[in-house]
Amino acid sequence: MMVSTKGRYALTVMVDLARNCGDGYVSLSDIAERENLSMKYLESIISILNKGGMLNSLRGKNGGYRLAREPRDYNINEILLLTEGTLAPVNCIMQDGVQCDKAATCSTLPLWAGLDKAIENYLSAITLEDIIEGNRKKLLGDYCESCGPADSGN
Amino acid sequence: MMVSTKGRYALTVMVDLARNCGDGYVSLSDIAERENLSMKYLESIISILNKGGMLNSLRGKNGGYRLAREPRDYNINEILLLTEGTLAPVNCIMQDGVQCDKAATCSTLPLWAGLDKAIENYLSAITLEDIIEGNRKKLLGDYCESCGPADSGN
DNA sequence: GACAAATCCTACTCTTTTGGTAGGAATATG
DNA sequence: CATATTCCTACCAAAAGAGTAGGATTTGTC
Repeated sequence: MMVSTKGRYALTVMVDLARNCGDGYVSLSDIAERENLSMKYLESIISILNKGGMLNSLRGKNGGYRLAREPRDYNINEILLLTEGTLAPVNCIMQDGVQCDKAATCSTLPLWAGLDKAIENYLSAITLEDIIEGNRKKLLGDYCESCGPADSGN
Repeated sequence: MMVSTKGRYALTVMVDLARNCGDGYVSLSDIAERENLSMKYLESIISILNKGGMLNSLRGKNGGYRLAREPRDYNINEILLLTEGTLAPVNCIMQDGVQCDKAATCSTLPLWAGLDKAIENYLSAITLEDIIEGNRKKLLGDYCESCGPADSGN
């Protein structure tokens, strides 16, 4: 599994906030209840998002969190990168440019590099807005069977 | 990390066999030495490949393994799928069609499904032959900076 | 000023996965 | 029959994953 619950729940939280933006600050307990997830666990996850500048927070009564930008201005790659640390499919792809000592002669490395790029490419093209709007064409691309002209709306 | 050493080493073994095909059976100790990997560990990995019908094997002296098909007839997706069990980026994407009970209303599921497809799509299009030939255009696609006309050969 | 509701922070823990190792049985060749 | 090989089962230590626990701090309201 490339993405753990940490990244998955982080995205869930971001989507939840995107849906409820404009209503001031949203408390974590509300999110946890709506999404049916452990509030204590979400706490540690939302803290990463907050420190990473994805959110604004307010302590105390009526406090909570809200998105720092518009939903369309977040791409999924940055959200997952922040929470997961890396999305590299194998650990011989380093995010900071450091390389395995066999890299120069490794014949499988280009495959992993290509896979890494394919993943990044996909995730970078999707925004939070695409998700809340259920933009199936963009999310599922050519693979989406129900994206034809007969489909309703999106 | 989506792909563990198991899948990575499996691919390394397959590439090694592809490079040395035609020379009869190749012993595991030869592969382990060439690739500088633990023979004992490779044993457990090559056993998966063998049982999955990817290889032919011969016991006893002068025995070993060889590819069951031509390098061009293996795609990377099937090799990794066999050794890793699944390549799904999150565990809410089930390979056997079983779904999470929230699937119908989950707004993030299409993203994970799309990512899963993007990965499968990439890996299915690459063959063992592409790797041994170092087909950078196919492996790295549009992201390959050295694939331009100025590049040598491929 | 007390209280309640919220974020913030540190530490702990249980389970599963990963990445192997060890030892020997079965089999084919010379 | 000796040797080189695959095959098979079991074991193990370290790391990662998935949370829990408990409390300190801050802020709005009565």
